[in-house]
Amino acid sequence: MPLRLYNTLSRRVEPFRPADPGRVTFYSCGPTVYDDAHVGNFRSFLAADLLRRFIQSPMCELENDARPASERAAGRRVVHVMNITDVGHMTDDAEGGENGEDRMAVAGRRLEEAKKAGKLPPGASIDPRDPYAIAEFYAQRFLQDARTLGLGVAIDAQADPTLMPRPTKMIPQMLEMIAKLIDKGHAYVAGKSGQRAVYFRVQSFPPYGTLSGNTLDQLRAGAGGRVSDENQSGKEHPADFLLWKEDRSHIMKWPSPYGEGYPGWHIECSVMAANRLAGADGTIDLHSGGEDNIFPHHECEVAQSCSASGSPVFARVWFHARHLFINGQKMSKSKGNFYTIRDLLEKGHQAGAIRLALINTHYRTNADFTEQGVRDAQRMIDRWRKVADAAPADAADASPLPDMPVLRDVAACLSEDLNIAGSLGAINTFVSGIGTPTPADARAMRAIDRVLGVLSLERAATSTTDIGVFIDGLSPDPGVIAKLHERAAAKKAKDFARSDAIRGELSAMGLAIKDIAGGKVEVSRIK
RNA sequence: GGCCGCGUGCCAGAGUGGUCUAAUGGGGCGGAUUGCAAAUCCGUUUACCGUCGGUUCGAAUCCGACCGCGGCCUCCA
Repeated sequence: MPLRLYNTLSRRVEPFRPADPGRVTFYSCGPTVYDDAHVGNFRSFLAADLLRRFIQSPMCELENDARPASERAAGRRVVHVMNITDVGHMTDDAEGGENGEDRMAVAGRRLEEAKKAGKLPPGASIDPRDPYAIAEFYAQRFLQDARTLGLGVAIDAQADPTLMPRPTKMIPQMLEMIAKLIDKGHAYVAGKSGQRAVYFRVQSFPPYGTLSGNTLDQLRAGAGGRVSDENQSGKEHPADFLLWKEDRSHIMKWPSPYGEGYPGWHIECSVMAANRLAGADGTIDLHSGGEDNIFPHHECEVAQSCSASGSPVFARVWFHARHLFINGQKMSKSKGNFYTIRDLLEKGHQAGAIRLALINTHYRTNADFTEQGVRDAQRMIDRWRKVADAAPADAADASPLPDMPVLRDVAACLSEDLNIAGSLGAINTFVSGIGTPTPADARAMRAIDRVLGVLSLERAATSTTDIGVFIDGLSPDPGVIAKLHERAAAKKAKDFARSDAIRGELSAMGLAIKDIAGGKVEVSRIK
């Protein structure tokens, strides 16, 4: 059953037909690194990661894949690129990125306050006034979180950094594309020297609006009251958008033929996709992002990329994940109702469970994220792990997949626009039907996990003493160990009142205990 | 106003014309085990699928209307 995907561009679920079925090109809009990424950001990155892993898997069939079976059995190459936006851009992008304050400047102030309050994370010694340092600081934290959650592109980028490009390193290529757009009449310079701006001429690109379902008329109407006259005055059409802004006072600026300044928000992605991925015809197979990117960001990318390349197509398939809710509420920074990955790890949740909780709702529905959801996910993982661990991971994992119903079922579900819940049902039915797992069961489980990517993630550190097994990254505290010994003695003397009291004391400290084999006690965080 | 999506048990969430008195996970309940817990294992509980109408031999699944909820429409993944 070949893979079908919902394509925002056609608004339909349709067979996925890459230009080269043996090598799929995939661009994902990544984070802007002015703060730590939260679970909502990661939901969309992980949705893209699930898709990428499935396409890579030998379980995934493509309608136009004519490669010989032997080649298909080895899986498929996906060249996946995700940008890390290290240009700040404006807090007030409502007017096309010309007003407000640069996000990096805001982040710098926040860091400076944290520094004064002595709250800067350990090991961080950055200059809050240096926007490049701020961006790099958060970029590194993002990469760390991304790898913790098994984001394939972040793992691959360790060997090939070009897979995660930074706009600040691609300014010349952006200027090149801007010059090309001006040459072809798709862009123009407005304003007088000192405050020049280069705008994309939307009327030069008739399909503008196709992706988002907007029309220029509606946009013109929608612009009413929201766009100041000052910024509009230089534009030929209210929907024209910024490619370059001359601004010598900006905290990140580069020389250009249009004056010293900074690039527009949308040009970065067009350039990075063209540069690292696009074929000679200027097309890529897949492009992903959050639903909020559809308009204006991706609409503008299409306009720029197609106008520059001359191709009617930029990305064949547009893949957009919907937003995540937190405990039933829309996430917002002002409410503060969001978690970072670090928050969750700190609370004792494991990376695999966080990942599963974030991918286990279909990417096109507004999922609700709760800690209970993470706990649910953990229980599934624990059960799966028993199957996967039944045989050692070995070379046999690379041999062709066994023909097992569970693999067919999982593949069939994922092939239908990534029906993850259906796959989980198939996996759980499979797992609960197993008495003693065989090596073939284990291999199947691991093959599935190469797509889901949860079992392979590192578990929080475990440290063991003569009496305690400390999980969830807890370190063996002498006071706790003493209590465990005391409890063991009390139990031996059948002084259960005392042993229960000690459990109560530990519980008050936020620790849960559990008697396990060998007279040891497992100590975990109460979640 | 424009565009898009959703409404299934206590919760999450599959199922897209017949095998659906509807998968799976969680919760609850009962049991095994345990000094007690926790964990684990076994069993079990609960939905005529928003409302009304239509198409059909047959609909949760298709069509229409209505009610309710949500998303995007130049900050945000």
